[in-house]
Amino acid sequence: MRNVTIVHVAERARVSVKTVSRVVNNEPTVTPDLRERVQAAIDQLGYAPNIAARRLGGSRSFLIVAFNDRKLTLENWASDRGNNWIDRMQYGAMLRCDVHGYHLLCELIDLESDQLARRVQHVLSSLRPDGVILTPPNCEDPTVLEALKRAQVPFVRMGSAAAGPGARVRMDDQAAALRLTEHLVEQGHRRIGFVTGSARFLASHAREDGYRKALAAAGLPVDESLLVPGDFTFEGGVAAAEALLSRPDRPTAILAGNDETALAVMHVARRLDIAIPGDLSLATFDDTPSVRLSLPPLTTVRQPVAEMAAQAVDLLVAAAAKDGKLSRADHLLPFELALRASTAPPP
Amino acid sequence: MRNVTIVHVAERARVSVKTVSRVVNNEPTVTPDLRERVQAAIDQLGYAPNIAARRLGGSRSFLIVAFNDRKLTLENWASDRGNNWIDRMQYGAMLRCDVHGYHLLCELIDLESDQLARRVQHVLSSLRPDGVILTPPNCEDPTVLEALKRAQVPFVRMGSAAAGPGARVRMDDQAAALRLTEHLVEQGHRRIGFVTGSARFLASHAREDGYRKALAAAGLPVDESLLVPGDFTFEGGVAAAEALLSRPDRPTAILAGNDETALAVMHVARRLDIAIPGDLSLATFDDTPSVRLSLPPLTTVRQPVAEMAAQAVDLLVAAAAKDGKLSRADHLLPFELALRASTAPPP
DNA sequence: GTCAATTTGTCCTCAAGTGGACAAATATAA
DNA sequence: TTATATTTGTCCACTTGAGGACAAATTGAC
Repeated sequence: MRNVTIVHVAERARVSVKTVSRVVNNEPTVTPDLRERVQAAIDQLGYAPNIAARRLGGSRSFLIVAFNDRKLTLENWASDRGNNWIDRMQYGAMLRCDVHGYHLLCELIDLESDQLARRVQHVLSSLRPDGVILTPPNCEDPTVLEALKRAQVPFVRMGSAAAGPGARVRMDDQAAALRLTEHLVEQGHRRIGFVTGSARFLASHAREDGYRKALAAAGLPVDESLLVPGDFTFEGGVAAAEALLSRPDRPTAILAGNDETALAVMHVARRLDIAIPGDLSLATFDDTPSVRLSLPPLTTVRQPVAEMAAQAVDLLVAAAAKDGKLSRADHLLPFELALRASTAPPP
Repeated sequence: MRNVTIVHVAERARVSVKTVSRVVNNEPTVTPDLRERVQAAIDQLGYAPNIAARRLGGSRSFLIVAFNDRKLTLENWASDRGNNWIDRMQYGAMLRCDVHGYHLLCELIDLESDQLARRVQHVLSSLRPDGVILTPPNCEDPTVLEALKRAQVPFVRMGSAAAGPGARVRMDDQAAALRLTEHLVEQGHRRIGFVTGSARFLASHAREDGYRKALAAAGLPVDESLLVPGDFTFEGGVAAAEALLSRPDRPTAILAGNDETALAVMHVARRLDIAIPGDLSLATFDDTPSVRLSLPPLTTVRQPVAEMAAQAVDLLVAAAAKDGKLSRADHLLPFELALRASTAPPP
């Protein structure tokens, strides 16, 4: 492939390079007539502006970075959560990047590394992205936030319940937990266990708040012993479920901190010969494929992860197109309650 | 952050810009003494070469693109396989990219779009990556392969059983299926069903070959009616499992085309009150988290996806560092048999 | 037809490096 | 000491576009 540059397009459309640039960058002062001629030349030649050159000369890089928190060795892979949260995030982000002519770069960071700040700074100064998307738990990490602030890169924190720098895009975790708990209460449950999420994730606390609020609103007391800490892993869920389900006055319903935890609860329930939803109702958060396909399918709150990521990209692109400044807004996206067979009135 | 450029490093280390460049690019003709001084300056200033400038001036872009085949709309998300194959691929690739100072760009393509060739070409000419990683099923797509060839970008096809252009990194699917079938035969199974994978994936055919070979080696006839087509989806798996398990002379063991299919088989077995492994043994491919955590955990072949991706990156980086040419080699990585509770002697 | 407004072109600088030719400085060997 | 090899520096061209200043051409209004 011989390189097709802006000059070739200009020659073909018999206009100046400047005009082609104006068309490519959507500047308003081009007549539809010319614009069309230029576009035709672009299409015919299959021209795409060289992103490196655009970055170097202009003020934008057309790159957005998403940091993923993982250990930086292959061995640690197995311990990584097999969730598809990140996957969904990437998907939503890529879709919008594509629309805007942007590209998504996924970069690994290890929050526990002592090189963390250096790593973030290195990535930013090497790539000079127009924006960064942070996902839990790195959207709460002070080192990361500080590094981003110093680099003056606009960033969006996805799914973070905490106020702080940068824009936020999230669902209302508290409201979601509240709705889910309400649903269980409506079905007649009075003893509702809650395997909380990892304390590292602020969403866990918000969900717990929603749970408490719903009980309070229904005039039900909160039995603290029914709140068992989980950590978003299967193993943690198993331990928590065992604690809840082996007691004589076991709950008639359990709210799991996330899908992984819910699967663990199912696992333990099956072992203990506790039928779902016959003996125990189960509800959870996230709506990953596995809980749609489990037996029975689980009642969950669908977190609009891809949509959140899409909006994050929109915000960053808009900021880059303007002055590179991103307002500190908090964007709440609606969640969806998926009522499935795992919740039913208590026995 | 004021931009730290190569000039600043040069001043600080009191050497020429050229020397800094030599150090950064690991050219051999620099004395350890100087190299160290320059490195110190780099560290102190937190300098990272601007990737856009490097790309523009030099012959490398330090970018590797991974194409993901998905529909380009948010709505289609749900139908996307929730597998973590892509996730694992990305992880392995990112790890190695990091080591080499490279960056991984994930780009969406839609194999069914009539804009496919244009899309691929656009991405390539805009980013000018040093290499491309193709995963199934796009590593067999003639349009994609043609576009890559025309762009003269080195690429690695991961997990493809088909010979063809570009380098290949994969596991031996046929051998894996053979070992798995052997295992079942050793346990005493004679009637072994096989829910084949999607015909779009060549690995499916290789696995079928392995299955046949193992039976032949054991002197067992192949009952063609025990080979039921699946398509790697849960729904397809359910249909196939129903066909296999509802017949009076149902198999005593089933080999599932992938984990998703295996979960579907479990689902149907449970509904039909067929105990695993008591009444039915079940083995599968991929070893995703869900089959490790299922009840019982499933016997699988662990595909070294992350390792394959890591090697793909190594190959591409090496090619870029040399002359940008990638040999057409076929790299086979060892798989791992995970024998778990889902396989046992027949009743 | 003149004036004003808008569109298009010209021309130049700049981004931050690479890469090559070759000279200068330094080290090593004979 | 001289000749030779190696390291380091100098200098310049080159990459591909953005962006700004300003002139030229075109269009529209009156």
